[in-house]
Amino acid sequence: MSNTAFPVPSFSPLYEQIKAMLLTSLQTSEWLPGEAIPSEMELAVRYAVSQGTVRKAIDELAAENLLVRRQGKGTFVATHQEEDWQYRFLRLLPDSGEKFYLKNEFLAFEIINPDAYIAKVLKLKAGDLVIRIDRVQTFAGKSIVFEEIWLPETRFHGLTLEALIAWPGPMYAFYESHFATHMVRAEERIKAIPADTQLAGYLHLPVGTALLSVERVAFTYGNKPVEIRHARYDTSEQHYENKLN
Amino acid sequence: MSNTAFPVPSFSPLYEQIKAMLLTSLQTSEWLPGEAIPSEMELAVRYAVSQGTVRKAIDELAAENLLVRRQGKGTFVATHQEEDWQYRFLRLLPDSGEKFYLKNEFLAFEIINPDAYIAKVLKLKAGDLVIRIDRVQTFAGKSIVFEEIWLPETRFHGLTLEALIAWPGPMYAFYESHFATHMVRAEERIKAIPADTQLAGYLHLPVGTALLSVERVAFTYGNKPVEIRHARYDTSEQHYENKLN
DNA sequence: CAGTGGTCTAGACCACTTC
DNA sequence: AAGTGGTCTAGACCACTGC
Repeated sequence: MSNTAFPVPSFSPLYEQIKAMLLTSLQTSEWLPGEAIPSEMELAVRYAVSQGTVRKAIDELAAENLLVRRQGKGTFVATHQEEDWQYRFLRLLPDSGEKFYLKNEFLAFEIINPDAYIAKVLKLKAGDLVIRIDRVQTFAGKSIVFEEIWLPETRFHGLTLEALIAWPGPMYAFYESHFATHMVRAEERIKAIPADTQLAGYLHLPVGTALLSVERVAFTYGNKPVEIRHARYDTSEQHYENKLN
Repeated sequence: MSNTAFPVPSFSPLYEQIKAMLLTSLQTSEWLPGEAIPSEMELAVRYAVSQGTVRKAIDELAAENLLVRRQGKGTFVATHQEEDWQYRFLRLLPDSGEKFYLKNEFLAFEIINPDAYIAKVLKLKAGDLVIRIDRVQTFAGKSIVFEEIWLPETRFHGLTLEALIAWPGPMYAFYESHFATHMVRAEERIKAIPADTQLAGYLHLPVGTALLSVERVAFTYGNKPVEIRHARYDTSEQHYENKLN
């Protein structure tokens, strides 16, 4: 039974199983973002393994940014509420340097039937609706970002434009506290495109101006896609920054 | 002596020190890319620590992609010669899917005085020269990439256009085998720009076409900047892909 | 001072590769 | 069978936080 054509993980270390169980607890909101999880010793007892094994499981989840370790205090569920996390998913920075605070202006909010692409990427069932939001983000009076957002209506049922406008922080913190949805990772496709008349209007630029198009799919626990975001950036005085490791 | 305004790392774990020593061995080419480093037990003896401590040091270097562990075989110095690594620093992919093989066409090769920006970023001394290379990359007969590259002449002394043309693989593998320079990480600044007449000519596109501008600084061991690369991509049928974690 | 995560050790055993 | 990395344990001690 050794030489199979598709060598399935014939062996699963203990810490992987622990990791899977911790992940389940996160998915089921047993511990909420920002809260502390039980101590390593408690978890070791609960799962009947040594502290070192729990440790390795937590180490990996921390490396994946799902948990945050704080020496002397405990291990916490990662949250977009934290200061440091505001910019984890925002790679747009002013050419000058320091980070900026973007102001929101919502242009549209509607519940619609998704097109085939959106339905497929969000893995919707036939008949499922989506919420679509359009917004412009400004900095120092200049319009820099135009963004379209699609959310599955089932998960974000009850979301209103008023609630969005009232929310002071980043959207991913909003999703977290209102819909128990914590964003874990995202994939982006970047292109350069010319501004059409609509984009030119929103960003106060000539038609044909080169813009950065960023299409993002964001995922929660368990690789569930829960947001599509299509942004266009004016990169005349800011840029998208990326680190390759 | 406890409350200093700038609390310097008052404590340095053993494995950090081991890690630093391993890094030094990499920098001084004691072990070359692709070669195996001594086994964990040997290193434990050499540094007079337990295997577990060596293990943690190696774990971190492996996480940073400086070393590669292979169960049953040993731990190896990372190399750009490997298949998998061809695309670690190339985020441009066809919209369709599968990876492509880009063909090189060199347009310029000269040794010049760097301008102030290049000299500053590469941390050159007054009088130091740079090698500048221009190239176009094509796929299926279409010109997709125009790229300018700057290299410090001291490190890449003796580099010739002929050697570049003769080299079949990726450039970072070339740097590695010819100049003992292994690229460890890079930072990129991405913008959308209109094609000027020169770019339009190289890429066979109308003047004003929106292009992706990618400015990269690449670093070797010890965060030494050793290459600047300014690429422009035609993203009409391909895109820059990024994963946010 | 108690509780948390962080380091370090020593030893046993497992899984994979090579000869 | 020998050698490598990978897992797991148990225990000691250190560093940091908060009461």
